[in-house]
Amino acid sequence: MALTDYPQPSVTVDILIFTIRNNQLNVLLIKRKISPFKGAWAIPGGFVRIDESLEDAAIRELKEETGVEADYLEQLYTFGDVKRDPRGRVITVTYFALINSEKLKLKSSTDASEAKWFPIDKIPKLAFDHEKILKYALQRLRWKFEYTLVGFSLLPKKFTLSQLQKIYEIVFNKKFDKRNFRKKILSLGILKEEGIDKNVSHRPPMLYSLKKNVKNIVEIL
Amino acid sequence: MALTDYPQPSVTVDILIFTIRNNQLNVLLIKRKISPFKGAWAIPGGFVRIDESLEDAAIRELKEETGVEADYLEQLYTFGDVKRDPRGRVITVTYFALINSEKLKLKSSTDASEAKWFPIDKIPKLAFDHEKILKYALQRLRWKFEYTLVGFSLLPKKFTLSQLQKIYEIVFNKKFDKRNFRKKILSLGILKEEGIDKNVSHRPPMLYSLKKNVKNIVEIL
DNA sequence: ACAAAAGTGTTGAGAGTACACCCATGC
DNA sequence: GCATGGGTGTACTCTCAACACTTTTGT
Repeated sequence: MALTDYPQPSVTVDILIFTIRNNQLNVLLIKRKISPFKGAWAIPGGFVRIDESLEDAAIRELKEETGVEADYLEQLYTFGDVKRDPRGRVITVTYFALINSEKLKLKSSTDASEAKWFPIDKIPKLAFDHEKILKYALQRLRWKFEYTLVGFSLLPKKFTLSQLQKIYEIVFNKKFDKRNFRKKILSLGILKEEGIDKNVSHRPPMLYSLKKNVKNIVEIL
Repeated sequence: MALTDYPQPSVTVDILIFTIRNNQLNVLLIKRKISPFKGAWAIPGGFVRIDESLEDAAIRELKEETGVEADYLEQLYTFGDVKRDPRGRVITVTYFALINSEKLKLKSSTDASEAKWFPIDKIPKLAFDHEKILKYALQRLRWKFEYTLVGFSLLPKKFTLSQLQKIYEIVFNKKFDKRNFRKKILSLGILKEEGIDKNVSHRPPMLYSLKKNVKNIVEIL
């Protein structure tokens, strides 16, 4: 049986690019220039090339849209309903990426393309089944923050505990108790002290970094 | 831009079918009759038809192999490395299914096809990247048992706490303390008493069923 | 009476949660 | 001296883990 005995569906990779801007969780959307859904906002993506892996496709799309590399990248889910794209059978493998807000300053909305950051509580109506996809991505994002160390990928190498707490508060959209938060994080034994940051106009905070070899560890916050 | 401007990869759905047989966790494998990997064991699967969703394809494959419907079915991951199939570019969307051992008695190895159950500690060498896929599936399976109620889908409607505990012990390959296990399960408040099973030659156990509307609840065992 | 599985409680340790004040610096 | 975030401890509750014997039935 040859591989091409069946009509082939098209395969795209869509990527949910999250970052933190203005103390809010943001996702990158693009404005569609062609039909269907012309003028609507959509999750960026494109066809998988025949000679690149799915992850490579995601990395490429990400770079095309933002000019930077992801600080965290993970496959999310594959959506393949028959009628999700009115043009024909399109299966989309979705990824989600986290980008450190530091990098973002290098290139935020360069490129004349119609890409824009949206705070996740101000999402416009989206093309295709992209609302469903985004909802799913947010769920997974929060889950990941709760049980793993992905949150650290949104921070610079050296950071303060307050910065870390801020990230968690933004992602979960609620406040945490400062003492409990610090106790919890420090008790994990994953941080290394990196000296004191003097460049502040208040009591100077301790800087921390993630110890080597603690990525991928499962945490329970 | 037309959908077919790019060369299309092929898309298959592979399905990891798990059940419990002889007090062991088993997975269904098929013997390949064609090259490549002719004669090797592989995870069952096939091409996605142009007019069926991914999940429908998984359900169809499952029925073709076992003759029954899944008691639990979930998308696992999509594997798309460029060279994972020597014949060409093949992207596979994997699913995992749980089948209640009761049904299995109805049709276990009918069909002259070369499908066979393998205890997960006696897996032969597999075709393609299927070892990686199986390993990933087992990880996910255990995770699901730990945090959700999927384990119940391997039991009949009415079951005893000992049966439930047995399932967990098989999946995790370790013993649990009977008192703690029962305390934990009962404290979840998800079980309904269904009377006593008299057909045993020892002290008759209480039968339980899952309360309505408690599927999909996240549990922490 | 014996085999076989069902059923049952307590204790100690660790984790999570709630809660309010002083500290170090720049200006 | 005041504004700004940084930093700290205790007490209560709840969950988890360890641990052994009695009960009910069929044969």
